[in-house]
Amino acid sequence: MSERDSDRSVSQTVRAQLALRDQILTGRLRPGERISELQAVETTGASRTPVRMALVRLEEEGLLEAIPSGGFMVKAFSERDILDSIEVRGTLEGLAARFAAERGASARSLEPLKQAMDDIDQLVRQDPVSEEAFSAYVTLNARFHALLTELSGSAPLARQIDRAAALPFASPSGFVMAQSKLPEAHQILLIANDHHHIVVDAIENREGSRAEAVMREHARLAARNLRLALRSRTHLDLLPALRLIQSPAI
Amino acid sequence: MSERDSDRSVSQTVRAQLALRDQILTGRLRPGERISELQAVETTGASRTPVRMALVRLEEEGLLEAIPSGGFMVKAFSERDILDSIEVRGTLEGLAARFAAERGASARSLEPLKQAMDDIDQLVRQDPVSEEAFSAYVTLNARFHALLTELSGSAPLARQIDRAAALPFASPSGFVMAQSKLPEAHQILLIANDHHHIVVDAIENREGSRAEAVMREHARLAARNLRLALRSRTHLDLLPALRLIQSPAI
DNA sequence: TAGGCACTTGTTGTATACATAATGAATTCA
DNA sequence: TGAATTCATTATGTATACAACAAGTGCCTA
Repeated sequence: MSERDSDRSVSQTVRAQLALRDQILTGRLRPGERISELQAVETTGASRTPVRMALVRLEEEGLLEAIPSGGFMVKAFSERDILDSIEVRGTLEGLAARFAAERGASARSLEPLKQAMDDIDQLVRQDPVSEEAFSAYVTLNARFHALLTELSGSAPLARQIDRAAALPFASPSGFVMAQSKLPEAHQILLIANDHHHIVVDAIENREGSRAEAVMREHARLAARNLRLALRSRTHLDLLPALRLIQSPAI
Repeated sequence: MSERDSDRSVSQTVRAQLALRDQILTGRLRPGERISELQAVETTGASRTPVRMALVRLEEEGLLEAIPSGGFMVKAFSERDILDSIEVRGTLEGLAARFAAERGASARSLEPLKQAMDDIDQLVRQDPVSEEAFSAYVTLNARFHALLTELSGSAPLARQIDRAAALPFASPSGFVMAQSKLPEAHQILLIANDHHHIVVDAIENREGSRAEAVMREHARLAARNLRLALRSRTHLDLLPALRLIQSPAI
């Protein structure tokens, strides 16, 4: 019925949700802008019912805000909001690291984590790092964090972390690339990699408090990276990136 | 159209959400049970569209789980899940206390918090405490925690706390009452009240780390209370209470 | 000319109809 | 008698029609 009816296996609701999230994160829908259901119907190809379901999901996800008189608008985040989100994520990931350490992650279950860590090792050793290396880092870093969350062995915690997910390197569109031009960003990656090593070491040695403290400090690197970005680009350009940073589960 | 069309100011979606949440929390819908949309239509009085919206919201809230083949079922929680949820909440509230301390909550903004604390003081001083006092404690304690969250001055954090809200004393139906028979429960309340005092003192003195540490320990009282309940009642009886503890934003 | 009122238009909230997929039962065959 | 297959029933996913409401516009009046 619509221009793109590829992948019939995915429900209309999910497709609408993905499409709308994409529009928000790329900045096509701007913060504070009201979302018209009919317009969303046109751009997503789904009908009003699945579009409304997607809107509800995106609201619960935190990307949209309900308007009292009805409908939804794109949520706007301040710089403080983003920094707080990073702190929250760090706190929760710290707890995940503690759980992994205290509940005795087995040597075998630690293997994938160490593998991701080693892969990151290879990347950051380049000097200067290539754009491709940065891009690969984004993927590997996400995997490292996802594995750590899994190692916590706690479904409720994992759920909260997904909700809080403020992935500083998750942007697919230029945010990280812009950073790659700054040598400071490379330094941050080196430090981040070092943190990874310490956390894994702490987990192996069952040092829960140490693992937690390092993970919390680790997240603050994202805040540093953000401030770096804010200094080097205009605020307006960054808005989509800010939402990317806040966006969960991308 | 239906038997109860009271309060027309509330939307059908919200009413369906409240009705379904009530059915889940009171145990009328049991964990693992599939929720039939048509049945929900009958019991809530709303039509399928608002019912479906409510189901989606409840899933995002964490009370329901999507079934791969379609539809939703009531989520089942293990004792470990509940304990982890309590730990997560404590961790986030610890961060809230830290924020309140470090960001300099004014003396004036602390007033409502201290008022709630003083009110709790009055209650726990009774010996033995009455059932009514316990009930009042539930309300006041919820207010104290809500005010503390507000004092953090962080919307993203407040959002996460609402999601994680595992209110050990939030049960309206018997959970706390059963505990009131145990003198141990009164002791826990006395300790909890002491924690409140320490947290407020730490915030006033700008001791962020101290405020955070005490709040985290404070949440563990809920875990103690839960274990107490698990020892004194059968597991089956407790299932609704367990879900109550997990349930957010009641 | 300015303000208010009424109307029109477009929006969202709700209900229902239709299509498709899953589940269960009954019947048939081995 | 047991198992498998087919058919019927019922569930959910989707689309659309209807109703109520809000907002914006234009006209009329003071």
